[in-house]
Amino acid sequence: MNWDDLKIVLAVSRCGTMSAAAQQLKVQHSTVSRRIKALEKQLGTNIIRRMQGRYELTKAGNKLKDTALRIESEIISVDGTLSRKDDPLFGPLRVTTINSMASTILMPMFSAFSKLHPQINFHIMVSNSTTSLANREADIAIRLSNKPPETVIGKHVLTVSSTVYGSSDYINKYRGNKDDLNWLGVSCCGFHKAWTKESSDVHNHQFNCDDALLTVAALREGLGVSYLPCFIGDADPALRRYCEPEKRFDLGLWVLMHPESKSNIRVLAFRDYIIDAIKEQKQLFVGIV
Amino acid sequence: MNWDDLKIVLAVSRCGTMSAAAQQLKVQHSTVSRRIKALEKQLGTNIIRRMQGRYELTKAGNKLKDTALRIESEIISVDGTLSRKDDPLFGPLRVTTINSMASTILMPMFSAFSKLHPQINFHIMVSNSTTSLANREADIAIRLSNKPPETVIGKHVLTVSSTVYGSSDYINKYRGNKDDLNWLGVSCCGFHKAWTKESSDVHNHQFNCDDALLTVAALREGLGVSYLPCFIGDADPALRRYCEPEKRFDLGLWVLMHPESKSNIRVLAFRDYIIDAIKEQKQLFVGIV
DNA sequence: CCTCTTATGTGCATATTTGCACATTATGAT
DNA sequence: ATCATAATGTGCAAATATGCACATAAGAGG
Repeated sequence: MNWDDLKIVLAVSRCGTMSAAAQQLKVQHSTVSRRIKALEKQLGTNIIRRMQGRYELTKAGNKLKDTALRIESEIISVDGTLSRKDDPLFGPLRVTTINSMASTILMPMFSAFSKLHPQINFHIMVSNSTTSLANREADIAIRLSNKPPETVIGKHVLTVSSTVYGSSDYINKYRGNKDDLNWLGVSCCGFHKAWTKESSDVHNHQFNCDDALLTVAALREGLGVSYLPCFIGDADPALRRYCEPEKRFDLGLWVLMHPESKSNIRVLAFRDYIIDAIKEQKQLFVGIV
Repeated sequence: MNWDDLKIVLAVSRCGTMSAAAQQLKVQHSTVSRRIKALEKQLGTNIIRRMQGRYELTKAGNKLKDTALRIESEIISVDGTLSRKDDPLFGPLRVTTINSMASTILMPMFSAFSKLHPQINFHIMVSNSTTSLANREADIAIRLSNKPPETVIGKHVLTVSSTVYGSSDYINKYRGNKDDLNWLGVSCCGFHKAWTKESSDVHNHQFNCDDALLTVAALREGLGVSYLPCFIGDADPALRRYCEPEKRFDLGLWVLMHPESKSNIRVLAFRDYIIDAIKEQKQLFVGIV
């Protein structure tokens, strides 16, 4: 048996569909489908079965999943104990953050760091969840939050303002009609989600986005309003503020790392670098207040 | 990390060379070399280092090996608990036995069974150890023994005679000079090893073989004498008996299987088949007594 | 029941891995 | 030191795995 096939079983188990599992594993859904089929044939037993549009594991599949969980735990554990090459700035470095920061303000900083250290294999992963750190899928997480997890080492770098944005036309049209505003549904950030819930009467949004860049695009289309950090909203000439920022809508920009990484020279080097770089470009983040 | 890479690490650890590891894994040595190199690059640390012509593991490599051992154990365990498809004669069947039987008398029987059941993936593994069963690397073991392990289900099929053999020339030269006989060292079978120890004054043999076919080849070269089962010794026209078989040199031919396999239709089917086939060809095994 | 969205299956092209053959290096025996 | 053998490294071809695009199937909502 190819031991790596158990990763596939585990992913399908966790995600419930092959498409979602494929996404998590960063492969095509067809690859997942074929790998599962091949494994079933090799083992001579079924692993998954379809129940109401989702896959659940058979008895054999569950046994394999349990085995895969223990193996995954072993891999995570040993991976954490390996000390890399004597050259501290050699090997992989995985950073996770939200797309709206990664693909805009942060990318020039990432690029500069990568050019400084060509022997570091730099990985940027779009995620809004700190489970990436806990699962050791990432070395550093850059997050907007007011309540960073206590299980990681966090550095509060600066404070970011947020307020409500819409397209210029939309804001002009609805400026006086607060009750008629159409709120976009968001799930990109717990705080934005909660503030949206406070501000909006409806709980079932007609238009939903799970990523800030999607939200920006939707706002530009005049589909409604939504909370955005000012450094994102102000940067887009097609968007306007619906109201001015309030202190209670501030968010902290945190650089997080797993405690076990504190002896990892490469991770520390990047952490120090990115904190300094963000501070130097502070004006890009805090917006006009 | 590709979890299957740990198989490579484990194999290199066990075998000491990439060539030997490749043999065990049934791949090319170049594949092993590349996989190790790629893994070292991916992890950013060395896994193996060369010491006097053999590979030993680095600290990181040992950690990976230990992890791989635990994973292997998990895989073996779960594999043993999976119940295969309803089609009982479908899937893999792994048989282990000594080379001298497998490549001669037993092969026609194996071949006939395989042709009867083309959908069974038949695997013959040369081994003289019942740990193959315990580790679930094999479903059936065919052994020469007078003390089969109690942890497996064994069927004594017939009794095989053994005695001392040498080349015709060697036997002629040393017939009267028992004290001058040169005994080959053997480790292929515990009984042969023990009997050799009894019969020979020396404990450090100048020429040693760990496989009966090697022993046969060495005897043909006139290198000395050794215990062999009669069905092997008598089958080679270049060899002669040094003395006649004695009952205390009889060995039982056992067909063994793991208790957990007794509900495995495929294993049972083969077990019944091979027992009958051996009985039908009894004369090939017992030799002239 | 219909429509739209999401998920899966499959043929073919592409990418990656492995096998093979050969060159190079290392080791052991003389 | 030399020679033979075994092990490793590498270029290229072959085999295999995966991606991609599209067709089909399934599920959810109206």
